[in-house]
Amino acid sequence: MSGISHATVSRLPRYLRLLEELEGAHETVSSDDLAVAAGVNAANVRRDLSDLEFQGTRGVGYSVPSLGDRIRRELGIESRRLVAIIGAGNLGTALARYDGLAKRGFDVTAIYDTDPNRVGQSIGDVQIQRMEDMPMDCKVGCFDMAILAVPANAAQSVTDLLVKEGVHSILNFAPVRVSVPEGVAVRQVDLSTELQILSYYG
Amino acid sequence: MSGISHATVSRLPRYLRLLEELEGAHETVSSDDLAVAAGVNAANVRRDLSDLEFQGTRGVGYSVPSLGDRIRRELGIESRRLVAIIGAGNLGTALARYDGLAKRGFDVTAIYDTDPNRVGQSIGDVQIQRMEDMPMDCKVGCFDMAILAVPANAAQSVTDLLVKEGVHSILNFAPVRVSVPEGVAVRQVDLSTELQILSYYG
DNA sequence: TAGATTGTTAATCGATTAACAATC
DNA sequence: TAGATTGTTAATCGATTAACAATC
Repeated sequence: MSGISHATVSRLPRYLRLLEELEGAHETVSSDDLAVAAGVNAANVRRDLSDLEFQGTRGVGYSVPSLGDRIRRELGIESRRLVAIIGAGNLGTALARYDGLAKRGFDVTAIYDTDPNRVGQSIGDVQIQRMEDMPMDCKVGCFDMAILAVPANAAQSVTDLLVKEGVHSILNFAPVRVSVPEGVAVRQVDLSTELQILSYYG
Repeated sequence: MSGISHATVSRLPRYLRLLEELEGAHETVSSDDLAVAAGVNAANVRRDLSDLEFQGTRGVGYSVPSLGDRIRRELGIESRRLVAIIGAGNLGTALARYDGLAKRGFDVTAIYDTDPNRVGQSIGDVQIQRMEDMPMDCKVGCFDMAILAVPANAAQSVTDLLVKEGVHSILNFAPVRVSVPEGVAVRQVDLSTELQILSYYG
């Protein structure tokens, strides 16, 4: 449908990373530079950008700021995105403290936990809230993406709740596949799976 | 060379997850069940297992324990794997506390940090050690895989050190691509990249 | 013009899948 | 035997890449 393949989408952040490094310092960048940075073939880069209908200049390269804008627009991150973290355990706390998120345009605007002892405490400048407050916050536009850092057994029910409130981008750190309706995107990051795959190649 | 594709390797952990749930309860499993659990096509499952030269029984299915063994063997996780965590900041600590690792055969045997205040403290039953102790620990076989939870600017130098000491499986949580010699496997998990991709689909 | 680099074609490669004979 | 399910073929689909004309 949208005509841009998943393989291409997954490379866009890697291009963007180089572009953001270059911004201010270089006017243009070549497909070759992008290829090296992203660890792919230069023809692949040109094909990707051509899929975005983004044009470069022969003999010169691609405009760094324009390409950055184009990719950010494609990814839907022209403006800052508001993210909630669900679960303020070890992992949720670690993720909330990670400043690399803000640097790349993602603001953690809310953190929720079910533990009454944890509620009210602050991580950085965000206060941990009761899970019950989540639906209302979401409705008021406090966030529209969520990072799941809850135990496996809570993952599906929390997901259902998030989806119900209109969140349609979920990054799931719980070690279970959650199911979501059409139109909602989930990506799962699973430590053991990563290590198992690594084990094969290492 | 080894004849089993990356696409196949990346599905093996998903099959294994179902198999481990089923172990004890069911003797056999069908390609269809595996397919549903892994979110792939049943023909794809059969092709994968056939690539492993693992045979099922027509009309019956695949032996749950044998297939589990076969996949564990292929992934190199028949016996427990020993893992070091480098960096005892928020993320390193969260990962060290995560009990899902031990459950899936990965033992965190060492944690290192450069912060003298952190050294000597314990996470679970593992004491944080000085970075300088890492090479010797590695040589003695204390671990042979590593999880990098250090700042971006330290990632490459720590990687070089790990590689030098013989580690050839590295899971990198630092938001930079590290380069390694042939034969060393690295996988990178990057939060912003995940969110950017999610943003596209969500 | 000469050198650089894009944009695109066509070839190649690899992975997925429908379909069905084999066989438990 | 009848029903279930594998193993494999052949078709399809999709992604990568070498190569080069176009053009700055």
